[in-house]
Amino acid sequence: MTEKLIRKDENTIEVPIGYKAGMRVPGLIYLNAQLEKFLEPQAVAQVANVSTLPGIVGYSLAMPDIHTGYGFPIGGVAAFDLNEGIISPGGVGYDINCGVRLLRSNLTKQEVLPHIKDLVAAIYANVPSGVGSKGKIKLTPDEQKNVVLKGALWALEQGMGSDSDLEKTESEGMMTGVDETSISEKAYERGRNQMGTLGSGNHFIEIQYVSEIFNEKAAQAFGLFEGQVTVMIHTGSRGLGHQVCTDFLPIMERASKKYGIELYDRELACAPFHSQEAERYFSAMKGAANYAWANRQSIMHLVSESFIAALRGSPSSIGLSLVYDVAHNIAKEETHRVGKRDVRLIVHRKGATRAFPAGHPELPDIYRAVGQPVLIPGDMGRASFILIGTQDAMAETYGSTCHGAGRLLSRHGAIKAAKGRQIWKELLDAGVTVTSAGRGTLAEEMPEAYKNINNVISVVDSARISQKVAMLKPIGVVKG
DNA sequence: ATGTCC
Repeated sequence: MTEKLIRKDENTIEVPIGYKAGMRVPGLIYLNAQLEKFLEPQAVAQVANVSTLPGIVGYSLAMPDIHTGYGFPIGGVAAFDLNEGIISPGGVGYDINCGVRLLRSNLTKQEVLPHIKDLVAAIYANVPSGVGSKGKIKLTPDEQKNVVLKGALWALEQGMGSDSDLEKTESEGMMTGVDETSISEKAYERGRNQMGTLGSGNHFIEIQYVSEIFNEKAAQAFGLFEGQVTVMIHTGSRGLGHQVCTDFLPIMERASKKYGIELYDRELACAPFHSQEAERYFSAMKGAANYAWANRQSIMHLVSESFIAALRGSPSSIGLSLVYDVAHNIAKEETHRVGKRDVRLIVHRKGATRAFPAGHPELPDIYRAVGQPVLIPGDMGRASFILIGTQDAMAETYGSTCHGAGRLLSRHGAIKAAKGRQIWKELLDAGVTVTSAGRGTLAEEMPEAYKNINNVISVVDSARISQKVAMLKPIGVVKG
């Protein structure tokens, strides 16, 4: 089947119309020859399946960290016309507004290294981790409503953060238009004790340092310098978002039938964007997205307290502040140029990061001259990257780029490969102090379970759908 | 990703 793929240039492969039945537009996968070796036929089939959905515009896109997901591939980007098109929970994923937040500091790697053990322990103690972890923050029903309506602003109102954090958060940490009744009691129940918690799987808090700068002007705008300590927080909407997705899948399946949408895979369940079902899902999705922004804002506060305790420093000497916060599992209404017209689209990014260019009206004043910070985590052993969005991304990918390295081994395969080894010790020997809540998590998440992030970044940088600003290397990790 | 199967 994959022999029907057409290599367009060194960074892109086309999935032609006719690759599978029902395709309305071609697929386009950002991938070089090296990463093509790992391309799963099932993920390609999912790119093709997405292109069968009504109202899809341009291409069914996928980023170089593509792998098989639920219905839509992870690494997938698909934009639909608001009038002709659909919204699909499978195009967002279970972890609604899973995303990444990056903090800068005034500290150097040399200043932090002597305290790294204490620091990792303090963060682990302050931010509950693991499946079903419960936080110190308990939300009353009234507060829950404020969380899903206000997002990061809710956390600020609790004294967790400063006003300037909002402009450094995608969508200012709050999507508007949430009807709080669109979220089920069960979803609220699952979210009640999970504010300020990390979760499990690939979620983490990582202490890093800036190991290399590729773009001085952008690095300066982001407050970054070589040798500086940074903190990356990767988590999402926890049980609340998961339950929202679970709740709406059967509703969307019924809606697909009701509105006569032919599904080439039942996991593509969706509804016309202006239908009652779609409006209800979009509202709940936005509420879950707001929960995730409140969560990352709360965790940032807990991390700040951990630095103060472990380093016995003052807030101003430590100087932890927000660089930016991106969502990589979300659907958003955006304006894009299609042909010669500006049109409103519903852009699904599932394991893909928004990458808006310099000058874009949605960027905050402080970053408008350089472009949106794009935050791409790698794995625990290698590196993570900061990039900026570009005009080419606007023209080709609805302002989107990759979201991570992408798995190489299955979870099971990773556990098998780690048998008899001490992954924590291997990482410590490589200069990374790591603590994990789950026994298996460390094995599932070990560096060799992931593709080399450098290959993925090299594709998006050379295809110019985002441009490298800095590389970050880990020195301490808290895993779920 | 996820009270990793109500």
